[in-house]
Amino acid sequence: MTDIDKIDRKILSILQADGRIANVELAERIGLSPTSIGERLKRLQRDGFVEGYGARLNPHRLGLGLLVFVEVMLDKTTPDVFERFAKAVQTAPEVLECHMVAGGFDYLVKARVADMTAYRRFLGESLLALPGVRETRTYAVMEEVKRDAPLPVG
Amino acid sequence: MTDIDKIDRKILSILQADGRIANVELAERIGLSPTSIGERLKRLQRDGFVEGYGARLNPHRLGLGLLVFVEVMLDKTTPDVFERFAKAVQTAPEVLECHMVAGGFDYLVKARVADMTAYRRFLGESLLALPGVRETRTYAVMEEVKRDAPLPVG
DNA sequence: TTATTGGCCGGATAAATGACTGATATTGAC
DNA sequence: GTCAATATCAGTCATTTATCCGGCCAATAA
Repeated sequence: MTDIDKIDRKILSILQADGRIANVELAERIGLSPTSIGERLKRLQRDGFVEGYGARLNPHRLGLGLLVFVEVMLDKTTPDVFERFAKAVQTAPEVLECHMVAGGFDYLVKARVADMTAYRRFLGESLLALPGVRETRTYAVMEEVKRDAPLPVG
Repeated sequence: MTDIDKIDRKILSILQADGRIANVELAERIGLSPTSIGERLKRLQRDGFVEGYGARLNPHRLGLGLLVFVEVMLDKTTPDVFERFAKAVQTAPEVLECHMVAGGFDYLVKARVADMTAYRRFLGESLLALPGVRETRTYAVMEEVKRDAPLPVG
């Protein structure tokens, strides 16, 4: 149920890189029969190791050339600021990730927008418009050194 | 070559959520024939909108329970510190993302490890071992509010 | 008008898939 | 060593899928 062997890890590793690989090819790359691989993959999906499959899109090609990270500090006066902020973040399409962190600020937001103009609009109309947001610090990404790396399963 | 219409965006949107969807189902969800969808998708891949497909894995299930962000400041004394750091980051499996940012520090690193013990090892043996690393600030994620959101293609 | 281009469609073929079967290791407990 | 449980394998078969091909239609340009 929760244990996973070397072959499973290999399956996951290959599937991370190519989620659309055919079962037969996956099988012969690993050196087992397609039946076994199919059963293993089914189990991996049932047990929650594989949550789904998705296409990797090129953000720049889609006009989302600017990646920004925003540190957000909240007013801890009202008790439900955290919930309300978390909820609002879910609906904002620009926000790709949002994490509550321990340290100097409360939330770290990762967002993608077209350019600086779009970012200023997003900041003003989405982030700062939220109640309880006391302060934000923006870091614009100049160069994406490493992006979308696979999880280390091996 | 570079233009993209509403149907294309719909294709990309669906494929982001389910990268393994069959062409026929994709076609009937959109309302076109499988042939057309196939041709469009082929074009989208050829023109670089779709870079690939991948399985979405559950990091917690794989024993990677701790997500951390690390702000890294470099010594700008040697001219090639940036290149060397960027290169080293590529080979570190714990590092999922690394971005050069404008602002108070130089690099923002996103990494996944098993726990705090593993993180301390990673910090000491990987990050701080790199020449030119002057200072780091670590932010451990307490709660992942939003994770792996799709790019806003619509 | 005529030709051309691009997008869409439907048919046909070859491949892959999923679901089953039964046989054969391999493993671990007793 | 024996036994049961598990995993793998090969094989079959119906179904689904991807892809190629030719033809259709509308918009555009000559």
